[in-house]
Amino acid sequence: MDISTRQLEIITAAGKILTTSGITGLTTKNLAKEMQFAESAIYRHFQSKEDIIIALLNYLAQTMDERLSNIDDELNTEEKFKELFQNQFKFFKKNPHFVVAVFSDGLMEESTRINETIAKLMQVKIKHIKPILAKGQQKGVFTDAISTEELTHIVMGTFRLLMYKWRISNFDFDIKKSGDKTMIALL
Amino acid sequence: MDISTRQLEIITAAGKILTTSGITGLTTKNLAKEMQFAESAIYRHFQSKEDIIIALLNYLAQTMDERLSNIDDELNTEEKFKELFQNQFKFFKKNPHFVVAVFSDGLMEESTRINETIAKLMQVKIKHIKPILAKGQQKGVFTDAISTEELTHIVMGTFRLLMYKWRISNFDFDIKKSGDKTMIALL
DNA sequence: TATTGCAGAGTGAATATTCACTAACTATAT
DNA sequence: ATATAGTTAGTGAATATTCACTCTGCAATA
Repeated sequence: MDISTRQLEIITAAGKILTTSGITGLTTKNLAKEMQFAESAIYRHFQSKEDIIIALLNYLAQTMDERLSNIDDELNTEEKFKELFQNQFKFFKKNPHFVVAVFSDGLMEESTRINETIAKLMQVKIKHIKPILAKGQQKGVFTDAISTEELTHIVMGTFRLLMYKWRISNFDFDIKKSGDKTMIALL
Repeated sequence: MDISTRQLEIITAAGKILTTSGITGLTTKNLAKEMQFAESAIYRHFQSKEDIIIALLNYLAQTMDERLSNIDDELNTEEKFKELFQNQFKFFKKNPHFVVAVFSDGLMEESTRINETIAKLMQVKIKHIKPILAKGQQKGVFTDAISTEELTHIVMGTFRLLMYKWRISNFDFDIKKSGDKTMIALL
């Protein structure tokens, strides 16, 4: 499951291409150009293009899991909620090429392996968000007029759309600032 | 801006392919197979593949605008809100091939024309939703603790994610029922 | 009425280009 | 000397698009 420096560089380049030109832009040729070496060199580091996409998604799932697991357990619900999203925004601000993680729908292909990996990534996100919201509902921070599922749905939908807008605006606004504002609105 | 019967058939077929196999599945070959005629016949009706995608998005923007403009102006805010979304759900239930409209993120190509058309489609949606929410805030149906922009954002994000889930579940649940539930949760 | 001609909508084959991927060679660093 | 990481120069398959041609129905005309 571990990844070499060069492999990380390649999946970063792949993420960059994906966020700017979508799945149709992610060709071995473009990838090689981005890496500034020949197409064939890619295959020194990965067996296939599919493997690159899967490595990209796995890397995102792994780092996200690590990052979100590090949130201080002592914090109260509201603080945790803020911390979780600020953490995400900070990460994406620093690594805009990986915005693809949020809207990885575009990758939807016939490849079963890719779809499974996307599902796993989704699960990691839910794993971290849902318990926080559930506790928040218990403590009265959020309405319990609706189920935790509905609430998770609303929160994630809002987050995704924000990221989408950020991307189509060419990362033109400050995602951390905007994100904070949206999160406070949600609260 | 008007479209022939055959052109409508073709963009419907394109939508069908897009929702089932994504942008990579949308090839002239697949399109021809879906239409049950030769690849070359496509070019009797459109100048290029790009033109087909743009026609598809334009058609959606146009019909959506018409549909949503027809909402009875006499209704109160809450009813209008419900009516607007039920209208959308009904349309997509009837024409699932066009779900692509909602999550058109996947289309992100290098093509400036396509990106512009997507932006236009987005604007049409906002044009209809925002005034309803603004009035709702005035009348106390929604919180005015947050700006109308934020509220619009949350509502649209929630809606989009629902559509996305519907699609990846292979249109397995009743979008009208689920949509109604989500809407009431939002209210 | 029969003939002509023409436009719309199709065909299969051919085009150039792009795709993912491979084989064989080469420089360099340990 | 050998492993590593790059190169150049290919491969066959798929892609979007164009080609010359055909069929069909209809309207003008002789």
